[in-house]
Amino acid sequence: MEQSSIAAIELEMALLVRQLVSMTTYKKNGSLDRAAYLLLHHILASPACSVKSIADEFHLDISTVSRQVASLEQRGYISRMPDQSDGRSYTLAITEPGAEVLKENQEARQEGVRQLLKDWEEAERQAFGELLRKFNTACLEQS
Amino acid sequence: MEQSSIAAIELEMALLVRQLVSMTTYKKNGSLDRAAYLLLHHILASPACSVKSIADEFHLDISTVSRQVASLEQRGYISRMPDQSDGRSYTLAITEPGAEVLKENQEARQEGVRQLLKDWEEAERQAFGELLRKFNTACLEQS
DNA sequence: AGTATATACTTGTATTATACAAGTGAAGGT
DNA sequence: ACCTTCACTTGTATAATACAAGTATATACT
Repeated sequence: MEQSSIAAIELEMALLVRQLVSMTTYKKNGSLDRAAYLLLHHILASPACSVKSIADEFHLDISTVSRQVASLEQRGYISRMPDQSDGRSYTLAITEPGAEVLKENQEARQEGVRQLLKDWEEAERQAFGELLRKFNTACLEQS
Repeated sequence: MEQSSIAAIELEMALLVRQLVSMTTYKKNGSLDRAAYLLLHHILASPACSVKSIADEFHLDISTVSRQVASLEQRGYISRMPDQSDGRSYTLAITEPGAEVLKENQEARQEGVRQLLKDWEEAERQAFGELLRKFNTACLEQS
């Protein structure tokens, strides 16, 4: 029945969020916090992004992104250039040190996941990755 | 290759935690916060649990659980009885109102998930639920 | 039995990541 | 030219966690 699969997903999601928050916030994997990591990842992938465009994409409050961007800039991991066509906005870009620290963190995090899933079948890992992507997409589309 | 599935899971997990935090913390589904919900769930399922046993089970700090338990007790959702065999400890149990509010919240949350996944194949939902459970188990076992 | 150590819990304080509200200055429509 | 909307910043609040210190009970050792 649909009933039981929904119930299982709902409960496991509640458990998962707690574990992930605990793992990524209080017992860090690398030097970047969760928000900084995702932000760098996105800025690397999106050449001409702004505070607003990031907030829209991730459904975060613009003030939240503003602070995260300020923090990354202060650490020298991104640069901001005044937007030519709009004096209110900035164009964000990752810097050389930013790209390096992102890569280091990415590797540390991936190593963590690799350890966690070392006994899984590769087919399970693939299926899990795809389902997670699909779930994330559904979350973003819904709101 | 293992490489790409690990990378996909790692990235999607980072995205997921943000979305789940946002959904369950700032735009609530029901009257119980995330911690209270999981706690009630656990207390219902585990007859004779204590602050310590819960902290161990979830790998949380005992002070965190202590506050969450105090909050639930204050709202009348659980009761605590002095442990017969250990004067330092209490036995926790869910109350009638606690069971009710848990059920309401559970239904609201499940309805949210149902909406989110309404276009999925039932087989996908089942697979996802099972993989999530397996992942959560792996997280708990690792630490 | 008495004392020292370990344990269960509480309380104080800090941190992280978020939201909402208010403020500033630039853009754009009429 | 003025009013409104928009991009961004800053102030403040909140939730959920951790760590550290304190209290009272339990256990172990001599």
